[in-house]
Amino acid sequence: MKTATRKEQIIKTAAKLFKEKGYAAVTMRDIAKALDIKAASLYNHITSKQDILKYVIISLAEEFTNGMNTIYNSSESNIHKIDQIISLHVDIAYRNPYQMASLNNDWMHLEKDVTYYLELRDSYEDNFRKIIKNGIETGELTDANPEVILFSILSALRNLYLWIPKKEDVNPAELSNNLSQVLINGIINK
Amino acid sequence: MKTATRKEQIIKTAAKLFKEKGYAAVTMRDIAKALDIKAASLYNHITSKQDILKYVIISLAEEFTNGMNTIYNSSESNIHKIDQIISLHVDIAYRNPYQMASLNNDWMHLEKDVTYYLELRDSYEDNFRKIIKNGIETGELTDANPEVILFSILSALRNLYLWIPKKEDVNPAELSNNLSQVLINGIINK
DNA sequence: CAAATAAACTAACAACCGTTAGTTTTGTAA
DNA sequence: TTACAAAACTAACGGTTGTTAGTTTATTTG
Repeated sequence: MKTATRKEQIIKTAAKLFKEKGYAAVTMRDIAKALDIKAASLYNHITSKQDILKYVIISLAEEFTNGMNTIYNSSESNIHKIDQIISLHVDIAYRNPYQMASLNNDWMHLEKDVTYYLELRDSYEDNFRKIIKNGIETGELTDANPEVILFSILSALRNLYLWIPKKEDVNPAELSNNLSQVLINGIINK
Repeated sequence: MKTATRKEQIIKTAAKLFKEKGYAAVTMRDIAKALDIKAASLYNHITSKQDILKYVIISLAEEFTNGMNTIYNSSESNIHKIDQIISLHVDIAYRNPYQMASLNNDWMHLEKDVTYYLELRDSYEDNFRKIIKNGIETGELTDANPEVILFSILSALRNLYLWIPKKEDVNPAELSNNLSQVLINGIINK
């Protein structure tokens, strides 16, 4: 087990604070205080506040896009691909409960990198949309509005970070199964 | 049709900016500039920046809680109650696309009123949870994890504000129907 | 031990923040 | 036209922001 570098500690601490109050409301002095050092000392490890946000968000966004590409290019059924997307989100949210907040709520404060972030997000959503539309065409999925399907599933998955920390006892595999059941099979008892 | 007071214009303009960048990143000078006046002039109409946030969030939160109370206390089936909750969210999100962002993302910046906000939110969620649990007991709903059901539906509904502005052509009733179909019946073609 | 490097510190900066005080302009009613 | 109120303005305040410069302390390496 590699010990965390000081830079990694700073980023993790910052992400925790960003989740609580958002990027703009967290000051460099807040981050420093949480690490029991002075704000100026942070600059021995990072180049700017903006730099911290970039590290928090971009690595996560790339992980989602890479995971989606692998799933999209596999030769499984579309239903199974959706199952795998759910697992991807649960897994990443479990490992990065703080960063997920910034990914969802603070991406617009990425100054130089906001374009790259939006490219990653669009690519991700396009692949998901194609899986859903293909699933409807093959008859695997009901002929509902594909945008409503995409949006409903994606909203639930993107908000997992708000919910996972409350349930320390639930394990990721079980949560993935429960989510698949609800999101794919619905909740009505037929 | 009543013409909007200056205070209402300020709140609406502020909410629009809050949606784009979040409460903390929007300055009084930003709000004033969007209205083509000077920041100091805002104070002829509102008492503080905090006051604006309170007006944006609390009225909406009360509308949700009141709507939920009406639905909860009705004598319809639990499935029908869930349908009505979906319609409630679509209706409010349609009429308040900007304020919804602050309700979701900026409530923690309510200084004096954060406790009241959390009471409203907890009350809302508790009623929703009871409807779901009751639906499972009566056999209307499948015996899935009630927290997963609650969380999945609530996440989709709370994120409607991100999605509605893109779809000017969809009408609220149709969107409610599509959402009910997806969230209640699921997406698999049985 | 000596030298070099990493990582903390103090002090300060220019810019920006929410807000106030006091004044001027604008619109309306008598 | 005069009088009044509403709503804008200018100027400035004390505090906070991200960041830099220069220095000291702690740790690692030869």
